[in-house]
Amino acid sequence: MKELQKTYEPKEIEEKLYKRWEEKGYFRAHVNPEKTPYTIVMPPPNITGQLHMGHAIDNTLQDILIRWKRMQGYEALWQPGTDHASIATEARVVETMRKEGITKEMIGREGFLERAWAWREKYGSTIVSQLKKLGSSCDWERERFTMDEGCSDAVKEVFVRLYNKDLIYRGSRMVNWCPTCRTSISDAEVEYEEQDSFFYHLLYPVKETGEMLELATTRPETMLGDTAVAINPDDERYMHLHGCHVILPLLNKEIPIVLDEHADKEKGTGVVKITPAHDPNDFEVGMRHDLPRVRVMTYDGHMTGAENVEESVEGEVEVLDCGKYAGMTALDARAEILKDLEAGGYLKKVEPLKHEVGTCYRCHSTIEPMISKQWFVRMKPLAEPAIKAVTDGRIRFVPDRFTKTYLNWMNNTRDWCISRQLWWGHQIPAWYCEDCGETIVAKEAPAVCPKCGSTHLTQDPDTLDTWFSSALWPFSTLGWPEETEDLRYFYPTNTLVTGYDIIGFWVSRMIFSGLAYTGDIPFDTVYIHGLVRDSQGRKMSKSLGNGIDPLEVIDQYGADALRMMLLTGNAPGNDMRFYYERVESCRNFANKIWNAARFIMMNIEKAEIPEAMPENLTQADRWILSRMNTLVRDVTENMDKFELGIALGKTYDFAWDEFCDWYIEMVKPRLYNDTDETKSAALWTLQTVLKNVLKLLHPFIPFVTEEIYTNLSGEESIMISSWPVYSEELHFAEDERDVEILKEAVRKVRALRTDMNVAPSRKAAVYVVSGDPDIRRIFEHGKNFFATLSYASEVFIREDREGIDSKAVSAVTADVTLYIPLSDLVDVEKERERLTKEKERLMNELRRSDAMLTNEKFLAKAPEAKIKEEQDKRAGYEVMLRQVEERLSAL
RNA sequence: GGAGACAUAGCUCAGCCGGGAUGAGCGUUCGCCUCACACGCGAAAGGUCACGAGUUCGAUCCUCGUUGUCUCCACCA
Repeated sequence: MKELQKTYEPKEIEEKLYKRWEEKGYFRAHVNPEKTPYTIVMPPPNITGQLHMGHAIDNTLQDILIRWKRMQGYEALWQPGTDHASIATEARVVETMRKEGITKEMIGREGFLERAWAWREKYGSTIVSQLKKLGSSCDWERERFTMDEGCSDAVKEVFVRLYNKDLIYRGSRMVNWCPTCRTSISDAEVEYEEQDSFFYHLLYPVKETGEMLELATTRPETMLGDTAVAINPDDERYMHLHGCHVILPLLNKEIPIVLDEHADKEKGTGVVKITPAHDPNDFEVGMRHDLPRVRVMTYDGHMTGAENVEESVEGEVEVLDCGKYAGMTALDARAEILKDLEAGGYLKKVEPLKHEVGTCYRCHSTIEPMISKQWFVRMKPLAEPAIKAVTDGRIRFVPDRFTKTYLNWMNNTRDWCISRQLWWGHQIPAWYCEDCGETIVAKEAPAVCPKCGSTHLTQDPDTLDTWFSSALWPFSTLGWPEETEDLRYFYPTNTLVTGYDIIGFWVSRMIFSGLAYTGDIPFDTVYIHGLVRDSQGRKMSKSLGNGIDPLEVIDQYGADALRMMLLTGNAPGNDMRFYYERVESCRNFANKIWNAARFIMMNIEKAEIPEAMPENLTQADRWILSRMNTLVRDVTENMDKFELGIALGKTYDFAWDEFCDWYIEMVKPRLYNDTDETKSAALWTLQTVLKNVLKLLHPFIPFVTEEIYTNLSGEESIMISSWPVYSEELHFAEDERDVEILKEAVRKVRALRTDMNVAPSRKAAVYVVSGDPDIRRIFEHGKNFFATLSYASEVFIREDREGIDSKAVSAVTADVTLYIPLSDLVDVEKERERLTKEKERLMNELRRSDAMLTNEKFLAKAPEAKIKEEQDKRAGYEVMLRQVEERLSAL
C-alpha cells in the first residue's frame, strides 16, 4: 500500500491507468459460452470529427453500461469503429484541394480517392485517441470502419439482395438536390429553416375566355417550366374553366388547366401553377395528368441554356433553353423575370411571407427539388416489420416517449434515395451495358453482359448514402454476411445509446435493416439521451463559437469529473446545460473520495485487519453496513432501469454525507484509541464500505476509483472485480433506526451551540434525558462518538432532569431532551424566545396532523399504514411539545 | 399544420407507484485551518411546486384547459 498525495491529480493517473487496462486486455471480449454476452455497438463517429460534447455524453453512457455489465459478470463487448461520412469527408478533402488549386476533375476519381484515403489515414484516428482520453473501454482490436473490406462486402450483399427482391429500384424521381454539394440528398438530410421571402401573385391569361387567372408562387423563376395550371375539381369559382388553357407569359406557350386535388381552395386564389420538374408536389400532379416535365435549372443552380438542351431525355424530361435568362443564378433570374412580368402586366402584387425553406444539412444551401435518375429503397415493405418490432415490445425505447418519435418517422417514411453524386463512399454495384442498355447488379464486376455478351460495361459512378452502411453497423461489424461465431454469440446486441436527433437517420434504418437481413432485431433497447447545451441553453455550434472542448475539460479537471458532470442532475432524454461550476463540484467529489481513502489507508497501515466480518461490530458499524447494503440494492435497481443519474446521485450522497461526514467522524475516537477493542472492527468496516462504494462508482468515474482500489486492496484492478450484491446478512434495521436517533440528537446539539454562539473550541457537558430505558441504552452505546460529534466534554445520560442546572440551554428531539449547562452564556429571555418558537412550530404540526386524523373520510378511505404513520407522528409531536412546555415553565 | 418536452429555492436541475417540498449542486449569510480533505467542516436563510378547473379523504405528481419557453416532424403553391 502506498501513500496517496493530498490532492487528487487526474492528469498523472489517467493516462497510466488507461494504458495498463489496454495492455492487460480488460476491454477485450471473446465468445465465451460460460457467460452471457452483453453488447453495445458504438455509434461510429465521423472520421472528419473532433470529439465534442455530444460524443462525450454518448460514449460516457455506453462506457458506464459496459463497465457495469462487465463487473456483473457478463461477457461485455463494446464494438467501436468510425464512419466514412461520405458527404462531409468529401467536402473536407475538396476544400483542402481547393487551397492547392486542385479540383476533383483535374485528378479524376482514382486520384481523388487516393487523397481521400490518405486524409482518412491522417485524421481518422484522432477521434479514436480522443475517445480513449474519456476512458472508453472499447475492444479496440475489433475497431472497424464503414468502408473497410467487411463492411463494404456487407453493403454490396445488401444491395444485391434488395435489388433481387425488387426492394431497390432506379428511376427518375424528384429528389432533393444540393447545388453546392452537387449531389442528391435524402429527405432526412434536408433541414428546414424559416426564411423571409415573398409571395408573388401572377396573372396568366386564359386563352379561351381572355380573363386573367390569378395565382401565387414563391418561386417565380420556375414559371418557365410550368406545364399546367391546376384548380380543385370542387372549386365552383373556376368551373367554367374546365378544359381551357392559359398562355404562359414570357414564353407565350399554351398550357392546360387541369383539375387536381392538390389545388387547395382555401389557399391563395385556389389556383396553382404546375412545374413538374421543380417541385415535388407538382411532379406528382404531372404524373397524374401525364404532363411534360420541363427543366429550367442546371445541377449547379443556374438557368439552363442552349448547351443543356441535349441533356433532355425522351419521354422523361425536356430541358429548356431559357434564352435571355440562361446562365443566370436562380436569384438573378427571379429578379429579371419579375421585371419582365411586371412590364407585361402579369405581376399583380407582391406580399412578404415567412416560410420554411429546405436547406442542405451539410452546407445549408437552399435545396433545389430536381428530377434526376437515382436509386431508391422501397420503404413500405421494410418499414412494416420495423414498426411491429417496436409496437410488440421486442425493441424498447428509453425513455418511452421516443417510441412515438420513431413510429411517427417510420409511418411516414417515403422511399429512400440512396444514391449520391459523390466519389467518397461505396460505389453502387451496378453496371450498365453500353450496347444493349442492360443493368447488371452484382457484388463483383461482370466480365460480359449476360444479355448481349458485350464487354462494354460501365459501373454506375454514384456512391451510396453514408447511412446505407451505418444501417448495417450492428451486424456488419460482427462479420455478417458470414455466419461468424461472433455474430451468433454477440448478436442481437443489447443496448444502443444515441441522441434523439438521429432516431430517423440511423436508429430506424438499423432496425429495418437488422430485421430484413439478419431476421432479428439489431438491439433490444434504445437508450436516448439529450443534447449538451451551453450555459445559456443554446445548442453548441461552430458558427456560434460556443462549443466547449471536452478535451480541455479533461485536461483541466480530469475525465472523471467530465463524465460525472454529464450524468448528474439530468433525467434520461433531457437536454442539459454545461457549467464549469458543475464540473468543478464533480472534481471536488473525486477529491473527497480520494481523501477519504487516504484517511482510511493511513489508519489501516498501522493495524491488522480481520479477513472476515468481525463479531464485535458496533451499532455504528452495523448502521453504515446496512445503509451501504440498501444502497447497493437501490443503485443496481436504478441501473437496471437506465436511471444512471439517479444511481450516481444516490452513491454520491451516501459516500459524502453518510460515509464521510458521519461514519468516518463517528469512528475517529475508536481509531485514535489504541486500547479500544472495536478498533479493528471499525477498520474492517471502513475498508469494506469504501471498497463497495468504489465499485459502485467505478463505471461512472473509472480512473480515481481504480487508482484508489488497487492501492487499497492490492488487487490487480477494480475493472475485473465483481459488482456488489445485496445481502440479507448486512441488513440491520434496528441499528439503522438507533443511529438515526443519535444523529438527530447530534444535529440538535450543534444547532443549539451555533445559536448560542459557542466557540467550537469550547467543550461543554451534554445531558441526555429520556424516561425510556431503551433510548438511554442507545445513547450508552453511541456515547463515545456522540460526545465527539456534539463537542461534549462529557455526556451524562439521565432518566430525568434532576440536578441539571436550570439555566442550561436545551433542545428536544422526538426521543430525548438535551441540556447543555452554559449558564454564563444563557440569556433567559432569548432561551424563552427560542423555546416559544419551537412550541409554535410543534403546535402547527399538531394542528395539521389533527386535521387529517379527525377527518372521517380520511380515516375511512386512506390505507391503514398511512393512518398509523400519521398517528405515530402525532404522538411524537405531542411528546416533544410536552417537553418544550415543561422547559418553558421551568425557566 | 402535427407531435413531444419543459415551467419546483437567486441560478442549473433531481423528485420512482398521488400522502407533510426529503431535495442536490452552485450562489448567499454566520462560525470554523477540528491531527483525510478549505477541491474542506458545522449551522442557517431561501419555494403560493407557471395559471385555472376537475377527479380524490388527500395532487407538485392523474385529467382537461390557459399562458410561456424549447425541440422534432411535415411537400404548405
